[in-house]
Formats: sequence, C-alpha cells, structure tokens
Amino acid sequence: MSETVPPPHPIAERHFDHSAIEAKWQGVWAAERTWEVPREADPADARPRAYVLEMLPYPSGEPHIGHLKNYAIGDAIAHFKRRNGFQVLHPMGYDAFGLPAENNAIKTGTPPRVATDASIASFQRAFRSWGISIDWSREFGTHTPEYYRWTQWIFLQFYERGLAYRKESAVNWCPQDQTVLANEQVVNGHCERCGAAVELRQLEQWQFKITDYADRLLDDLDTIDWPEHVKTQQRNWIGRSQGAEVQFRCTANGRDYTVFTTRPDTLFGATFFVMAPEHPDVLRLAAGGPHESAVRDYVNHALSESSEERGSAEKTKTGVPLGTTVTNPVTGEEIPMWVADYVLMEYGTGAVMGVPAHDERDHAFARAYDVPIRRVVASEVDELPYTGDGPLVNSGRFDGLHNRDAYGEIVGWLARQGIGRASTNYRLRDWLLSRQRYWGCPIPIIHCPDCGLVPVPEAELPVRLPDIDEYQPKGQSPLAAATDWVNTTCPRCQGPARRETDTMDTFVDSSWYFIRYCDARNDTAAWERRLVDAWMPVDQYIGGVEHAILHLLYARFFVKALADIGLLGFQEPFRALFTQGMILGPDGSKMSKSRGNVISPAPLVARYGADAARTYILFIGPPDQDAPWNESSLEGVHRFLTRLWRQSEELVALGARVEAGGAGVGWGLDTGGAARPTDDLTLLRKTHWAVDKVTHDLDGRFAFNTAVAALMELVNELYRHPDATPAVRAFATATAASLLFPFAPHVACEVYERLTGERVWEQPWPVADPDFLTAEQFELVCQVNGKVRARVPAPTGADRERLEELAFAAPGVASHTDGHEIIKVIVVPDKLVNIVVRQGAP
RNA sequence: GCGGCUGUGGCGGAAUUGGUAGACGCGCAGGCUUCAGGUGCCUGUGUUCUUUGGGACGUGGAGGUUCGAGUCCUCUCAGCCGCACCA
Repeated sequence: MSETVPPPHPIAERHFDHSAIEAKWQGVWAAERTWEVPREADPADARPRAYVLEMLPYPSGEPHIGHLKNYAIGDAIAHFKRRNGFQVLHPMGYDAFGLPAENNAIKTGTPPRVATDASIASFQRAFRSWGISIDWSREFGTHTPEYYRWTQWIFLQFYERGLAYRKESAVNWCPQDQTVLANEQVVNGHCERCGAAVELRQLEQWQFKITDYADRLLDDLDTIDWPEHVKTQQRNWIGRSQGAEVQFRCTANGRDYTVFTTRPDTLFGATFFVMAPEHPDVLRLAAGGPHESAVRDYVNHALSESSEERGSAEKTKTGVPLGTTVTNPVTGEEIPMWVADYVLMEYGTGAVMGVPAHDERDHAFARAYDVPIRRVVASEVDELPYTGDGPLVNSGRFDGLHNRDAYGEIVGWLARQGIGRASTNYRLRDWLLSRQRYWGCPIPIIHCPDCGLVPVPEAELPVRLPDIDEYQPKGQSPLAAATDWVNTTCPRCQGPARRETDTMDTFVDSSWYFIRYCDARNDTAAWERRLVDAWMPVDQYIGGVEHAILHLLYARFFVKALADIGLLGFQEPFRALFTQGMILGPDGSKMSKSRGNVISPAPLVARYGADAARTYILFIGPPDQDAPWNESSLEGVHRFLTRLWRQSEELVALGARVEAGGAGVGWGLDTGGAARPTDDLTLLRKTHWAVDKVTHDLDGRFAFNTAVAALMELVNELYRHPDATPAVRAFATATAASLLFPFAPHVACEVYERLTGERVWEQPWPVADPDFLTAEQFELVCQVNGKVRARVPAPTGADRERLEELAFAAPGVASHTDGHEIIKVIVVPDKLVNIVVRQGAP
C-alpha cells in the first residue's frame, strides 16, 4: 500500500495557483519561441556566446527525478548566462537507439520505433511542463534517418582513414543481450547494462582506433575544467605505463618472443617466462612435449571461463609448463616457459618475464610451482617479494648500481644488442562498436564476395533501418533475416552482395550529437564547420558521473578524430564539466522499482508545481552530491514560493509598483540610505545583500542551495518589515523574483510582471549597490583567550585602539581579564578583538 | 590492494583568505489567527550544568601548529565510489 495522498488544499487566496501561472508562461515561451537562437548569428548581435548543455536523455518511459535534477541545474545556468548578457545555446535531443526499446519489442511486439517515439513525446511534454528553456528548433532524435545518415557518414570518414576497421580478437559477449560489448561496457566481468556475466568469444568485429589517440586523450585532460575525479578515472582507464620491450629467444623454435616490462632493472631476476592461454603459439610450443595434453586442457579450460571466473588478483595462481625454454638475454640462462591465466593476452604482448623476487604475482606463481627465486634488488628487509628501490645484486656488471639508474643502463644495453627498447603501453583498447542487434544505426558497409568490404556510396546514405517483425536475436543481428534489405548489389562491381547486418553501439550516436545541435537542420552536410566552431566547445556540460569513462571518453575521441580530418576547429568537446549527484529515495538508498522508493516527477509537478519541484531539487544540498528525497522539505520550498507570491499580491493591492531594471539603483529610489527609516534601510540592505550573494553563488560556484537560502532570508525579511514603504517592499519583492527566476521561472515572471509590468527574462541581472552592502555599525566579537565573551556594536572602519577600548569595556570581558596579566591583544578590523591573558592564578 | 570522495544538531545542510560553529529548510515545542483544519503568522529549539547572572563541552577519533582550527599538519576509524592479476 502506498501512503495515502492527502487531498489537495482548497486553493485559498493565499495560495498561488501554480498550474495557471505555469501554463501562462509556458504558453508565452512556446508561442514566441523565446529560447531559440538563429542558425546564422545576427552580425549586429555583439553578445558573447555560451553553450550550455545537459547530457541528452535516453527516452524510456517517463522521465525520472534524476532528469529533473539534470535539467533544473542546466536551465539555471542557461538563464543566469542569458541574464548576464550572453547569447545562450541550450538545445535538447534524444539518445533514441538502444536495447531497452528492443527488449521491450521482443517481449510485447511493440516496434522499438513506436515505443521510442511515444517516450520521446512524454519527455517533450515533461520538459515543457518543467519550463526548461530549450531551443526546440534544434531538437532531434538520434534514431531518425535525418540524424543517423550523418552518423553513417562519419563512420565512413573514419573507415577511409583506417580509424574504423574490422579485427578478429577475443571479445566480450553478453549472453543475455546477445551481442558483443566494448571493454568500457564490462563492469567486473558483467554486462554494464543488464548485469549478465560476460563471456569471451573469438569474433571478427568492427572497432574504432581510439588507441591511436591514447596520448592526446591523456595529455589534453590538463586543458579542460573537469572534476578531478573524472579526469583521474579517465587517466586510469587509459593506463599509460612506461617500460621496455625485451626479446627472449626460444630454444625450441629459435623464435624471439617479446615481453613488455615496467621493470627492466630486474631482468637478471627473470627465472621463468609465461604466456597467456590465448597466445597463438602456446599449443605449438607444447606440441610433442611431455605436457602437451595438460597444456591443451588448461588452455581450453581458461578459454571457456567467463572473465569473472578467470578471476582477480586474489585467485590462486595456476599454470602448466610448456616443456620448452627461452634464454634470459642478460644471464644467458635457459628458463622454463609456462602458460598461466594470470597473463592477459590483451595487454602488452601476451607474454611476461617472471621475476618472482620483485613482483607479487610472479612470486605467488613461483612459490606455487617451486620455480627458483633470485633476488636482484637489495633491501634492508629479507622478505620477498620486494618491489621497492635499492642497489642491484646478482646482476653481473650492473651490481651495485641503484635500480633506478640501472633501468636506463639495461634498456640501453638491450637496445645496442638489438634485443630490446624503451616502450610505452596502454590499458586502453580499441572501441568495439558493432552490435548484433536491431535497434541501432546500420553500419554502411557492403560485403561483396569479389571486392570484399565496400563502403556504401555517400549519395546512397542513409542506409535505412528496415522494419522487421521478429526482434529475437539469434547470435547475429535480427537484420540478417531481413533478406530484401540484406541482399543488395556491390557498388563497385554491381555483383550480388550483402549488407553488414551489425548495428553501431549507441555510444556512437551520442559521440557527436552536441556538434549537430549547432547546425541541426542541415540536410546537405553533417554540419557547417563555421557554425560549429562559433559555438563549440560546450562551455558547460552537465550530467551524471556514470558517464565518466564511457560517453565522455568516446566523445573526446570523436572530436579529436574529426578535428584531424579537418571538420572541426577545436580539440575538446566539453570545456567544463559538472557531474551531478543522485537523488536517493526517502530511505536514503538508491531509488529502484524493487525497493519501491521511486519518486516520479509528474505527480509532484501536478501537486506542488514545476517551480517548487525545481527549486527544492536545487535547495536540497550541493548539486554534485547525493541527497535523499524529503517531501516535507519540498513543502517548505512551496511555502517559500507562496510567501513571495503573497507579498506581490499585497503590494499590488496597495498599488505599489517599481520600474523594471537590473541595476538596483535607479529604480525610482534614492540611495541616501542613512536618511531612510530603519525598516526601509534594513530591507534595502538585505535586498542588495541577496543580489550579491545569489550572484556569487551562481557565478561558477553551482551553489544553488545557498542561493535559494539567501532568497528565503530576503523573503523572511520582507515579512519582518510590513511597515516599510510599499515602494521599497516592491523593490525587494521584484528583486527577489528576478533572482529567483533561474530556479523558479514561472512564479518569478508572474511576480515580476505584477510589480513592474515587464518580463523578467528581458531584464539584465541585478547588480548590488556597494553602498548598501556595508552598514555603519557591526557587531564586534570580544574574545578572551579565543573564547567569545561579549558582542558589542562598533562603528565600521574604527581603528585598532578604538576597538580595543570597546572590547575591554564590553560587559563580561572584565571578569575574565581582571587580575590576569595581559600578554597581547589581537585586533581584526571590522570583526573581532582577542585579548590574550596569562592563564592561572593572578 | 591502489586511487578518489565524504564524515558538522533529531534530519538535509551553512560557514571566500584560519576569526561569532549550526545560515536556510525540515522536524519538534509553545503561542496567536481560524467555526474548523495536515492553513497562515509569531516565538523557541546543539548537548549539558546552573544560584537563571551565566558556565562547561561541542564539527568521526587521537595528537600537533596557532592568540584563535570545522578549516592547516601527522596518525587513525567509518562509510561511499572507481579500478582491480595491466607485467
């Protein structure tokens, strides 16, 4: 049973009718297309530009509360920028391809396109009902032929330059989703999307050559204003490590096998050699040897295991000797070759040298199989493995050299012998982009028995996704069954040929959408560079941390590749990034259907209004942190909006009006503060204080919560001074509305219009008058030995002597200083006096 | 294990450069308004002692620097997130 919802309050006069107010202003913005910016900039428009963007939503069902938070933050920033003289691009679109719609189709038979379009319609309604200031003229879904035509075009640009290629390799296969996955989509051996344990399969798949960009993706992180934890995650993901390649000659077949090592200084301690089970030479090397069948069994077992089963660092090391040896190039010793699953084929060369004295994994392996362990780095402790620094021992002519120095010496020696060199390795692997599923962008390639892979000619784009009846995947894309579509002619030889039936990973669609927004209706090109360069990079990007690696890394790769092709004039897509925290359920845990703690935006907006819902979400706490939902606090925010609105009602009844304007001064009020009655002056001061506070909180600080708190203080102050001059109260109320506009645009517009007759979004952001920011008196804090003993009024700007005098005279101070020796007195002007006395008996 | 983040009242959270800890909101208590109300308004609200003047304690814990520490330094505990056999 869900909690009974109390009946709505009868709308008394003192409650504002949020539904009517929100409908009114949403109508104005829709009819006047208020938030559109023209494709071609007006040359007379000298305003600087700002591109504010929230991550585009995946349209599935109805928007959830996380969407509301994302777009409330973005909208506040967009409005603040606009009111501060920027021309702001703030568009919206839908990441509309993807598995949930397709899985739904398998279950219900509803075509993905139908379900997706229905969901998009509900997102559109929601965004309008929330009053988000979107440039609707640039809206699109990534599943429309008008968009994916250009996704395909970009793919072909990459293909022509070797950035998109086919490769057979061990790939991650999700048995649940029946498709391969990119590395980034495997989390702890499980499918990032559905959670099924991922298997390894040897398949030929389409890949993007993101590894070509590893260095730039890493180094350019220093040029962007992103949260440090996101940069760190990307750095770790790319995983650049410096080391050396060393060749070991096999005594059986005379071939050289190369290993990558970060510790060439420990080469003399290499007492064995290990290959990954997937290494192509493993079975060949074991053939005819004493362990041939054991090796075969071991390899087969390893290959059949899921990446989860294969395990982690804690797992006991296992392996089988191949029965052959390699020569340690520096000692000349023959050392045994092994196959072991702790060596990964995907990293380095798929083979490693085993240095059990100075590597934890090699040590564990050597202990398990009684392989000799030889210390080559001396240390004070006897315990092995020792991974620290020290002078070399047992290392021939390098003995005595510090290992850090020996590193370069040994690499140099290897290079001169032609058996090694300095080298850099990366954890990052190429982006596997093909998916054996239907609801994605078709890969515009034709397989011709004679010509091989042939790109679809540009003039024939888009390759349209055909309608199908059977969505169930069977190890290959459901598209393979669409024979009319699959069978085609080769563009090169005109012979019979087949279309590629795999579709693209949906992360491809979202890797360039932010570019398309700059020229969204172009039907002759993906974009015109001049228009894109005018807006990009995105000045402020806002989204969830869950995309720290996936989307944000892919988008960066796309921009760099497209810039290299000459299509873009910048290197990074998102100059600044803000990652929002999650809204948790009222119980403090992550919202989920199974927990039954999901809060939906629609009923909230209906009951409290979009303004209250948005303002509450921003008030709840720092927006980059998680925070639990609390409906009572939302009611508090609604109460605050009501209190503001009621002030305007009362003032309108009194006939109070003020001139619209942003400066604060020149609103028909004289600034001769001191001459005014106390009520007026206090209210004016509070108003200017709020202008100053909200401006600073919004200006790059994302401190929406304290900005809202300041506005609450201002409104409370209004209630405390009902006797202030109506004009002053109107000024304070209109200013509060003006400052509130980025959070609660509808009620802000209504209040502002009632008091000024103007539209608040057409007014510049208010500017605080410094004359009102300082009072002629302040509260002097009087401390003795750091403890507050009194607070007394003191004149602002008083000199040290005067403040000291006041402090000593303050009531309650003398009893703590009398009879004690005064050691010194600290005076902080306009703030405090601290009297330091000797402790103990007088 | 490595890397990162966070610990402040009953709750969410405030606190530019070290300078009044607890802004603002919720909750709670009391009062006023109201035929009534889950409405509105006002007041109070860290803990504790108190002779009702005030005092002591207080930002996960322990030390330290300083006239003064939520803030800086060292150690430590707890929770969350990311990576996890990457040679």
